[in-house]
Amino acid sequence: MDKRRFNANKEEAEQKVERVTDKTPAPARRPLTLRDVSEASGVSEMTVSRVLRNRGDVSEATREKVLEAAKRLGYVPNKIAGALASQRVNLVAVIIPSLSNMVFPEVMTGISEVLDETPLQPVVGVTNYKPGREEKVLYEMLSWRPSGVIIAGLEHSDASKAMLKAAGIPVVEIMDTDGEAIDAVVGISHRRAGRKMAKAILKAGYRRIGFLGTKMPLDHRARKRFEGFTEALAKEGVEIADQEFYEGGSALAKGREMTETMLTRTPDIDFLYYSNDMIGAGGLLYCLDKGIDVPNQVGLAGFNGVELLDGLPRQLATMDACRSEIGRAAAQIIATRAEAPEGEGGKERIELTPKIETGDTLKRR
Amino acid sequence: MDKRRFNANKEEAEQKVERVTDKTPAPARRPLTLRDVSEASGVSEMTVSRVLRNRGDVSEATREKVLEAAKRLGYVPNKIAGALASQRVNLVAVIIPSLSNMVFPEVMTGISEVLDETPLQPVVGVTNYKPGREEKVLYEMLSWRPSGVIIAGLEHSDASKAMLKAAGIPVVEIMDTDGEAIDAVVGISHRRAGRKMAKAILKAGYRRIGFLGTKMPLDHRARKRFEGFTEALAKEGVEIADQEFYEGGSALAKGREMTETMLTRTPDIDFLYYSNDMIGAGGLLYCLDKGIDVPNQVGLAGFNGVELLDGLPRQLATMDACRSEIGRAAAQIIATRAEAPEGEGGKERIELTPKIETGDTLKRR
DNA sequence: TCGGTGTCTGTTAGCGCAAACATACAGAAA
DNA sequence: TTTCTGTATGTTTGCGCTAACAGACACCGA
Repeated sequence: MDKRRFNANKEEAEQKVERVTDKTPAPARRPLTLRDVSEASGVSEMTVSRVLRNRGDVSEATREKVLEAAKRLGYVPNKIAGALASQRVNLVAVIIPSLSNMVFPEVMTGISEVLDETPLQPVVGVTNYKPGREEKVLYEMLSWRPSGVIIAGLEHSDASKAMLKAAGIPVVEIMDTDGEAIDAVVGISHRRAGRKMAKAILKAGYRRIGFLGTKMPLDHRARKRFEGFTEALAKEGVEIADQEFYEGGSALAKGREMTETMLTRTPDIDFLYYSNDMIGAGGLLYCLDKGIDVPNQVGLAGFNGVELLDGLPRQLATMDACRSEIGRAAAQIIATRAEAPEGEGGKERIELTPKIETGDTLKRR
Repeated sequence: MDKRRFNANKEEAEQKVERVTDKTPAPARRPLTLRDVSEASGVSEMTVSRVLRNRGDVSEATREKVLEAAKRLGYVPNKIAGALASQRVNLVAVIIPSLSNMVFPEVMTGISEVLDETPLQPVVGVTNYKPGREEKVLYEMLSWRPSGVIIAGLEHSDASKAMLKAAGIPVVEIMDTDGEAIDAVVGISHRRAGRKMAKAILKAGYRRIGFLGTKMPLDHRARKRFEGFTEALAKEGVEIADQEFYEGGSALAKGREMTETMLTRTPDIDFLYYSNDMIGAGGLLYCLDKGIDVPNQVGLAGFNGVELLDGLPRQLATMDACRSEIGRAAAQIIATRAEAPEGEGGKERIELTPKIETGDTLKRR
């Protein structure tokens, strides 16, 4: 009333009336609670709760009465209250760096496949490869008291690690196994993957090898692949002949550009190793455009094994990162531990082995 | 004591001792609560709560004491309890059909950009284009009592619509404006987009036009584009010369296959309209492989304007679907209404206008 | 001196639900 | 008959937090 009067001092008295009548028809309904359903069906709240959760014995007659009332009212249980009362929150926090590069959506698919069979539900948080954001996202997630955390990578800020340890819930670090885990790990060794590819390239007879990738201060997995790669080359007395890094933009286009740059700058290059398939595909398209003989004049390889590659004019050599398997295995660990008697199991470590797919861009011998 | 005694009657007395000592070293810590912080800092729970939420007046000295204690203990507030007590849940449910096709991640980016400036947080649910799953995901989401819902498309089951209406929270349907909205809408008219492309193609002089797309009983937006497309052609007395649909698999590869199929079956085709850029790109690669003169012998066009296209040998003609703008606008509506005095605003309707990007695969005149 | 006016801190109650513990009652067993 | 089952329902309590209100205290001017 008081506020209204205030406004009325101005010029819009009539208009206001309009607006008010305009609002009145709105339902303005207080959100439904168990009590509403209980009253509508003539049983206690507890019985309604039992029916809706399918727990405990309830006679068929009551069950039907309750379900009918719930449906008629359009009641949706309040999980906030339920979770607080039962001390169980069936959420799994999934923290990943990005959704836009094809790899994490596939991990998510694997996770969902497994969790769909359980009462657990994934909730995604995206960090954009920034440790600061990771910390914030993690904090937000943990404040919902999830049943478990699946988080990409082994590198986290001290604060993040502390939170994960203190949370007292299963934590699965995924994608990477090169490093020390907080709890469980599922992934591949990127260092080993880099080495493996290096060996395959050398074995195929290439010697003037260029590397093209992301600027990777924060992409630890790409860095580890690079390290493993150069290390294995060094063991055979080979050094990277040239390298080129990019940031942002369309990966396919960047792959093209970088390839052009490198082949111009170092014309005797005979192999291009790309840190992901997208830029690899760009490079491949560039080479084909220019009439470069792939794989004889120049060989190419990428990383990830993304589905996209199937549609390219040639099959790019790559290495499957086992994305959906990783998702499935991680989800499985969380699901198992969530059911376990408490403090059960622990520190699982699953290292998957990526396989080279030779495709058409790596000479066979 | 009593229970112990019970078990002791059996044979495992000594083992039990072992097990107990085995468990004892485990932290077995009860999750931290406000009370723990309150005791550690010597103030009331309420004061701790005020400090952690930056609300109300607290002296600098107490504030520091509390923050120190909270950090030292590693306390993370329990949002479940907070939300229940305050009746405010700063979550926005975002319900989309898929994450793996480049379009929704970009919408998500737009949403996040806007929500990052607010206390709101997006939570994603994926339906895989299945109405049944949409219903389930929606129910799950609503049971967390979010502050708003952003949901793709205008077609929902009756149950879903009922839930959305009954929820009493802002609902923004995104991507599509061809149909009746529950509350607010942000999107483009796909029917109009189809018509626009048809007109452009006809104007460029093409007449034997093929359509390639997804099997679309459930992809309503693709269907609407198709309808608009054929309708505009019909107006000029042109009929679709051939059509081909796919399901699943690598879109790029499918684009290739379908293009081959169609050009073989109907060799006099002079234009291929693809329902998305990915299959369009596959078609383009196929044509270039076969030495087909693009755009003179055959013209091509896709839909979406995905970044990927930048790296192709030719620029595929396409139409930008305004994905991140849609995300931003939708999030803005939710954010504004979440702050509004209640029942404020409503039924916003934002129709964006996609622009044709002619690229290199549509003759210019 | 007395309130008055802030500033800071504490107390009480309850959000909506589920765990744990009653209670009621029918039928079976003794 | 009584007692013992078990099934079906209800009651009480509290999850961890915040809104709303209620002190306590210092400081000001009259």
